[in-house]
Amino acid sequence: MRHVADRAGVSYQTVSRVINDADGVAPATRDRVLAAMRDLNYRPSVAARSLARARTDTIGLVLPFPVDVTFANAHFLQTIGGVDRVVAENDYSLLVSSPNDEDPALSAHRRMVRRRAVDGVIVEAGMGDEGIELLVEAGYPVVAIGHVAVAVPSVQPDDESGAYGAMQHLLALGHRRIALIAGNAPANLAQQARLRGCRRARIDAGLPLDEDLVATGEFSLESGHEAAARLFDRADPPTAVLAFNDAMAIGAMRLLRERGIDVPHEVSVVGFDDTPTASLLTPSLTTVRIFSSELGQRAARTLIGMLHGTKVPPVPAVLPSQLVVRQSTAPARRG
Amino acid sequence: MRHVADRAGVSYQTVSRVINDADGVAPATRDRVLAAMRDLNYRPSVAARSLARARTDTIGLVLPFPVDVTFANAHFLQTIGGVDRVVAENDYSLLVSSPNDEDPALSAHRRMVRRRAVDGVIVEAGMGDEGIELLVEAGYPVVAIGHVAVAVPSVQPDDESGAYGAMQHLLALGHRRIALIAGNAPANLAQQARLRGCRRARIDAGLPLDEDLVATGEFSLESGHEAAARLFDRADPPTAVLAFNDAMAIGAMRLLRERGIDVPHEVSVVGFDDTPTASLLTPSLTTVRIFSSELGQRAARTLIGMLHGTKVPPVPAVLPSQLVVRQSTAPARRG
DNA sequence: TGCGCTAGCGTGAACGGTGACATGAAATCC
DNA sequence: GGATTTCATGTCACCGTTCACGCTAGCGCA
Repeated sequence: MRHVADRAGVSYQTVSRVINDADGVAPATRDRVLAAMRDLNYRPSVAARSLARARTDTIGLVLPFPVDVTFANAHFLQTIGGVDRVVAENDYSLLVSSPNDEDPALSAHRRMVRRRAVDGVIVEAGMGDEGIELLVEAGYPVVAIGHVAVAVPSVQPDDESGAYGAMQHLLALGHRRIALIAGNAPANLAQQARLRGCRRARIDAGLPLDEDLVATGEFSLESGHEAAARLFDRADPPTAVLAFNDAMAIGAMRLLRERGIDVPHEVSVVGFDDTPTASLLTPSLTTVRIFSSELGQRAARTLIGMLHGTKVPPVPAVLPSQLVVRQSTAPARRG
Repeated sequence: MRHVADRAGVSYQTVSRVINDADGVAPATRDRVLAAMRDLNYRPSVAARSLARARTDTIGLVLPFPVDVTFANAHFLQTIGGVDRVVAENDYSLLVSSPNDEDPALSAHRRMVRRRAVDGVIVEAGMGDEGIELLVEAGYPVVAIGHVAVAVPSVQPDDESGAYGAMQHLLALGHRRIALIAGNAPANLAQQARLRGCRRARIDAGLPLDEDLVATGEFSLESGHEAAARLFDRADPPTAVLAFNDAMAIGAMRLLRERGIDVPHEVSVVGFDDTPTASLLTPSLTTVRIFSSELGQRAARTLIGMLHGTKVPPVPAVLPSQLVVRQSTAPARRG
């Protein structure tokens, strides 16, 4: 195939030079080569190139869940959107690997390791760190998105102060009985950070965290609905709900509407993530914005930097989060 | 690297045989080789392998929009979920390419073509067929998901009879003034098929299609909301709405709720896609199920079949669609 | 005993590029 | 005007695998 190219032109290795537009090629020959390439509709083979150069210009992306469930989560959606954008800009390709049913925890990582087809890997945290260790052991540069315990560079939102701000906001509005709809994976570090933030805000206000007002869900709208049902079935229901993502907050709002409880005048609701729909609801949702897309972009940029030789210390880069106050929160009623 | 392996064992090409578990290897040697591979923590190089075998065991996926917007659409989400599953099952990798801002129509295809890194490509239809032609010219096996005019194998839902069924259902309930919330790309073939279905149902009932009751949106919840606003601002609002996807139907329902119009007793609403949320709404949404995930699975299986040498004629495989009647439709009021 | 067959393994040549170095011609220098 | 530098191009080895052979030893069989 290369032979064809230089038959059209004159030489051989020169073609390679042209392709990699190295200097030291006369404009005239370059043009001839380019023309020949076009005529023969020649495309270089990545396989051969990556064999010779020992790199693939491809970045792996390991998802925590199958594609359809991962992307059903607005936060992940935005994050990966950010990754995608940066990857494309820098002319890398994106190879995705998602877990299969048999071995949700590790199969995606394993598949990525087995075929040595990527230069580096971006991992969505959240399913334990074993898989990440696997990748690191296999010698891949790895950047994690989210909270990880392993020593790899990572980018993460400031969950703790996000939660702190949200809780503080509710406290400032006079709420005292504040329910949490948290995640159902206590080991999850993001979860822990958020709980820490909530706890700290309450301590700073001189109040303990009301442990039995902590319900859990699995980040879907439905689970938020169910969790809220449990909370509002109680004899002494909360006056405010802080959910650990927007979907669950929306689920809670739906339950409240069904029960005829007014948001925000009877109960305030706060979400987490600031997904696009949050602002479109009625009432629009007060929520903690965590800049998901930026998270992904930053991760991708970091990894690409590493591939270009930049040394990145294995510490998390923390992106600030920010409380967005909208209509779903209001002062607590007297009484 | 291979040298290391056979140093540990005894031979050289035998290692290759072991890796591809070809026969003609004594169990004893095989074990020794495997042990050596493990000891040296050896992983074969995809690059070299694909160079030698002239295939990459990777399937390309060309998305119509950037990752974050593509997957925000529940239909695409499910579809790609199906693709992902089958691809993983068959031990292929998935390389995704999405368009950039400068050249939305073709950049994703081009990028896929340029680097010759995949064995075949799955394309989501909907952004014109030029890109697909590009891929075909470059010699890739291509399977399209959705309606295409190019001569490549494709899988598509039966949009026409889906729409027919939905329209018929509304007509049977006694509705006459039935509004459509269609897409805003008249050239889109899926769109045309659905319109055809609607029109046919009305003709079969002896009624023409009411052209000025056709609003358009861009398949988001908000656009459905806006389209519905236009429809119900009219002096003679419709008694039923048929939206071309669930998101727009939900947007329409939201508008109706805001205006205090009861669904289904005053106005019936029908969606398209049967997304997971459709069944969770109150009232739950009557909608046309199009088996998105199956669509994706089928496409992936078809492509993999082609890669294994199966000849597939360049005709669409049509998956039946099916009307799911739930609570959002009711008989038209008298008068 | 001699022959052919087969199972098991090794050999050499691709696959399609890249990178280091060598070469030759033209341009520059003294 | 010869020596030296510079620019443009060619040569060669190698990246890590697979594939099509070829070789060898052991076995069965006449």
